Amino acid sequence: MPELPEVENVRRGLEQLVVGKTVQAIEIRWSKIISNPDDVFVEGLVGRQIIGVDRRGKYLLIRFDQNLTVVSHLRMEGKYEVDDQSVPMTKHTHVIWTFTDGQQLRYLDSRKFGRMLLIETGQENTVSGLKDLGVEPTPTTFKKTAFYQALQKHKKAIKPLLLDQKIVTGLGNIYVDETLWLSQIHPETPANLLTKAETDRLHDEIITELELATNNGGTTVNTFLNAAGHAGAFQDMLHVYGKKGQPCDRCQTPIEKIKVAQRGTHFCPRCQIKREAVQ
DNA sequence: GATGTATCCTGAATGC
DNA sequence: TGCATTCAGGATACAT
Repeated sequence: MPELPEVENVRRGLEQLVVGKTVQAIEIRWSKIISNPDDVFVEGLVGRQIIGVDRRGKYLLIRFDQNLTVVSHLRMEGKYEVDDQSVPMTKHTHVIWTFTDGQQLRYLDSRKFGRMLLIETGQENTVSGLKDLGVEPTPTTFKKTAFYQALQKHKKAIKPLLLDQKIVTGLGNIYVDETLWLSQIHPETPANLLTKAETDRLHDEIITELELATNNGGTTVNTFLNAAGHAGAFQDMLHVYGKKGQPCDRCQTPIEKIKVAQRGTHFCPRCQIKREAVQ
């Protein structure tokens, strides 16, 4: 599933492959992917030139001339491919952008969870999901004290709090499990019970882990590929995600898998001790 | 406002 | 072998 490192790698791929191209036609095969009416999306973009590809959290922002932006979220299985028109269309291709040079940008999504929305550039803060995003997990934007203060306001478990993108953006199920293991914090720990030292360590691990994953091309679990068709290499560096029953890299205790906020959650029962809320 | 849960969707894994 | 069921999960809408 694409998280920040994967989306950043998709962004870099698209930047190389589609910037400068002009849209000649768009075919929408599954309307639910597009949040606008189909005709608004198609008529708004035909004739437009792609001038850049940005990213905010897990959202791709494909910039067009005449002040237009397509906000694209890949959700679980979304991926982009750039192919020549002669390449046969594969299953699960839902949106096809044909450029004036004959190439196509194809959006594939086996679960049809991904979404795209055409907006005016600069209106990003009106888009639900985008407008409430927390800070990017970089040293310049993600600060220890603010992180600690934000966590102190919440009694709910740290894992779903990190997943909801409002405090810090970019983490998904894989990297939440990984950073909590690295920080030796149980995923069900109430956020306001974490000490300053624990949140400082978690803060550092989030920055380090996402940077490391990004530089390794992201994590390939099942089907993620970047726009150039390259698989990530980071899945070989995971410690707990998908490691149920395997020995913990730190203490050799078998990794356990539980459900936290409806999400499969991997942790070491010895390194990550559960703490209950004080009544 | 904060928190919890059902929903979307389909392929893979599992059970019988 | 083949069919039925369960599981996976990001973001959102809705319920409490």
